[in-house]
Amino acid sequence: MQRERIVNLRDEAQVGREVLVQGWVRTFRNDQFIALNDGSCLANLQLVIDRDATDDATKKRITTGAAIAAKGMLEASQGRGQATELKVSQLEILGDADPESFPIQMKRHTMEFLREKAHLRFRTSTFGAVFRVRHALNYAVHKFFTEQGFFQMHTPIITGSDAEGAGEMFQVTTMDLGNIPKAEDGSVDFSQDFFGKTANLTVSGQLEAELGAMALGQVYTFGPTFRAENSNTSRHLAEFWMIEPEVAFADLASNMQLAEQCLKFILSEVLTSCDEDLEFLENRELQAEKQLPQDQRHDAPLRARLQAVVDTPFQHVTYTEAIDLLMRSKPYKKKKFKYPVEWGVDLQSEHERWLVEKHFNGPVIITDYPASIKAFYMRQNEDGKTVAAMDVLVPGIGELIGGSQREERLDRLQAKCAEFNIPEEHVWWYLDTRRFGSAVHSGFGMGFERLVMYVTGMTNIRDVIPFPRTPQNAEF
RNA sequence: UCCUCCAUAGCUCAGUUGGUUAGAGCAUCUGACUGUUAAUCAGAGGGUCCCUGGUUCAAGUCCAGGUGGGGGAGCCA
Repeated sequence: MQRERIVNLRDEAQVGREVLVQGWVRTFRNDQFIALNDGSCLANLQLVIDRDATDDATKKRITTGAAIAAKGMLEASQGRGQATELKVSQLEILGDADPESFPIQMKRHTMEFLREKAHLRFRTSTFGAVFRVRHALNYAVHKFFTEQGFFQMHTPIITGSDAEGAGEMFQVTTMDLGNIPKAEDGSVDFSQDFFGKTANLTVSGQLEAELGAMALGQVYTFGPTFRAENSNTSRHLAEFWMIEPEVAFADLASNMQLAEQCLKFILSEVLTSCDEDLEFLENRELQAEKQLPQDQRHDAPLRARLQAVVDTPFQHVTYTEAIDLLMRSKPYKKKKFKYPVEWGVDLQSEHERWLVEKHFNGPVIITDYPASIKAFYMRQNEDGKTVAAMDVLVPGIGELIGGSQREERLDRLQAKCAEFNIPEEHVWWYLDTRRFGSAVHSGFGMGFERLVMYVTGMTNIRDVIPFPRTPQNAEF
């Protein structure tokens, strides 16, 4: 008999069928009612066993966390709280879970505690919901780009390029660290290393994606990226997943349009496919926010906020206008900002938060940043001071998307390389795209975990990836 | 890396100006009950008070250092 998934057994139309289910016990009440979860959905299936016909030894083994198989007739539930229940005729304990030592109890746990039990936290409703939503988001990303005519490109994870400029890199080596080969001048002899040169884990697939876009027209990457920054915040990971579309013949305006369409598509997909999980996460957030002062709570529930993003056009503002708005803001006049506001300095978290949460109160795209605070590959604007860059900011997260129109003019790009101290021989292959059939092109990067945070309402990035990698922590 | 807060039972937390034998709820175990929905009721067991050192007649409590964690900031996605 084939195992059936609980998600398909909750409809009253299924009543009257003989089915087999397998899953993990959430609770066992009254010596009679087993709440069984098999991960297929948030809800449990209620199993009703015959109290008198089941021996005590078996009943003792029906503990929270135990894996069981149950066969029986699906019936309309007599109790409230579920439409169907399984009248069990055959019960098998597949794997015991010692109640004295199984750490996941049917009680509230803190996220911090569950983080230390990351291998078992999937068994909780919250993490089940988060990881089902994470999958749905992953699927929606591929669906969006596929429908838009993009090709996914697998950019290298180990890279020999050291000019990506997006942050500190993890070095990859097979050298014996206790006996590192040295050259005559005492420096490390990387010619004896696996690749015959230094190699690192990628911090971005963008430069390679540009090469693909300059032939396939529109490509996207969706893979792991690695940053060795010593960042200890609730929004940073050393290993995270990033989505990076790159489009030939597209300027900054169409790049912004793509970002907005992409985000709206993804959100509307999960709003329909993950409603039950999102409802649960919405209530979880409401519960958590009860302990916060009024001004730190969201002014609308989770799903309403996401729906509003889908329904409302994104706001646009240039960096220069944003600086102007900030200088005329209340917190600026009352000297509440810790960091200075003036043209040329990067916007700080407090500034972004005021703009996105107080002034615009919704997603906002900031464009045309000063060249000095942005990467070398961004296209110089006609004013000579700014570049064609854009950041999409969302409430609660800050920067969700960062992108730009790329510098397609060889001479300008070469000048930028000199300015940023990037030797041309390190990026010769990148410069070649500007030598042979160069064209206007644009792209952006979206941090996948930040997207998952935004959609699930989770406030710590460590709780939206199964096994977070952060400084001093690579458990599991 | 910086600022700040925290560390007491399996979990979440109380523990007064330093003073006998360190408490509660939940969980667990035992029993009762039996159509429950975080079931209910009665009882029981459960502690290296994070570590090291110091002050004191006396330290869970005060001091110093360390370790681990939360929140915020920087860097960024």
